[in-house]
Amino acid sequence: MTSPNHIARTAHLLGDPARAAMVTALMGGKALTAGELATVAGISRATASAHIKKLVDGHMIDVAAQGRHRYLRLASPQVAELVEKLGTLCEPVGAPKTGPRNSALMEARICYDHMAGELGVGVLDGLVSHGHVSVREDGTLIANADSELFRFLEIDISSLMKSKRPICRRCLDWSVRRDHLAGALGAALLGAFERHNWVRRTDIHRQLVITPPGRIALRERLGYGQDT
Amino acid sequence: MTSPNHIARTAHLLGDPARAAMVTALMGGKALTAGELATVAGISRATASAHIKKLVDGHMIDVAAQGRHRYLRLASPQVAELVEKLGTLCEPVGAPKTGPRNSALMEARICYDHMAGELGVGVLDGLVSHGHVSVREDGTLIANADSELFRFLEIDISSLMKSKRPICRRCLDWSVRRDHLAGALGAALLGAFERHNWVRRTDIHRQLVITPPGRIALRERLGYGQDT
DNA sequence: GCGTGGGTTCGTTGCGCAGCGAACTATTTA
DNA sequence: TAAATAGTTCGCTGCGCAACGAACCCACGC
Repeated sequence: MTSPNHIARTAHLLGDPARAAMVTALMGGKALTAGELATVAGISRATASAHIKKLVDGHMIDVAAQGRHRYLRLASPQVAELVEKLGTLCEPVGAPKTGPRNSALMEARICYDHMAGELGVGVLDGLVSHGHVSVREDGTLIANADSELFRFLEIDISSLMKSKRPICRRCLDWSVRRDHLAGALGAALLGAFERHNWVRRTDIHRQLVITPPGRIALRERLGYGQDT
Repeated sequence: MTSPNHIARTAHLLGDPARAAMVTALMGGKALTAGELATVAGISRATASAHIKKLVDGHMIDVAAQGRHRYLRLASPQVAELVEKLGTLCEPVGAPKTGPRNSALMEARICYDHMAGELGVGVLDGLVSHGHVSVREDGTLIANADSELFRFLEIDISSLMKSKRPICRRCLDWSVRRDHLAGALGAALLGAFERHNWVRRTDIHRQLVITPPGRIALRERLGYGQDT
């Protein structure tokens, strides 16, 4: 009577294609309007309204009414983690090529508040190989507070430590099937990359584009995009 | 077309009360027969068979045919993690008392291959306060390889390091809403506790009982059960 | 050989719920 | 004030699918 029912209820919320599409769209981190969610899910506004109500009641997303718009966003990073984890548990059969066919999403996308896709794992690789982040024997990650790169990006590790959120978290990427960097540092990096115009969000979807100056900076500072 | 549909499909599998009950039962780590799963879910064997087929096709559980029995178990630790994460995202409303009403499950239960519930968080607390595990500033956990307790329990940290699995992982407990210890060390501890007859699994469900000698040992060595 | 008990397959029933259009409210623009 | 746009509520339709009983298949015991 206790947990199985709750698990089923939560999973049921994400078990509908329309609702899953909405939540996936919100993984981009931006707040979207009800109408945009309807478009993304490919359903009428009436149907979308019903789905949104369920998601809100289930505490998967939050509402912020503003004028005649209602802005929806994911309720918490935990929801984003759950969705990401759901994405990694798919299609081990009948799909020899791991990952989605959409190559733009594969190269760089947003995972709620940090970078994912090839860019995400490439950045983590670069951080490690350039000594900005070190790896313990058991796989946990440690940020180097003295790193020149973090100083350049105006990321202060010691102030990040004040938050309850872990600095470095591994997050298994559903497209590349390797880890990228999540946690407080992951979020800070995305913000810094945007501030320096290295990457830019696209309109609605989770897609992220690397700007030309960003491509240069990433190659010089992290060795991203060297091979191939 | 790519990920939202897969997410929905995976979530849909766990979105049915009967299937959720089955998977929850399998979180105990033991392999169960199809009939047992039917009983646990409270449905007929015919219906259970259909559900099992779907779970197997969806790679959530694995089959091992043995004689006239079919033993089912969770397909991977990733599935267990997913289920546990689903359990933490529930009922923040209308339920002032966090956690399930089933107090036996609250005290000690199995989370796939490690301990959870009050015992789980208590053990982690004890390990930390007695210096067997230390906590970094960013919250990550580090096992002390020289710990006398691990030697007594015949747990060799350095051999655990050879596996790809992280030694120490935090796992948010859905009943107590605090972290307990997962990862390779969490699994090793459960095994050791069973070998020393400190805890014992019950028949089918995830429930775990602490034996009288176990209660004494846990108090002496980890200070578990002191307060109250 | 025959019974027994575990599991699956088949056909059927019935409820849940996603989907839509139309009508209605509320906010912004003209 | 009227027109337009965002969103919700209300009936209604129809499909999907969970559930069951009955029949059947297989493995074991005698």
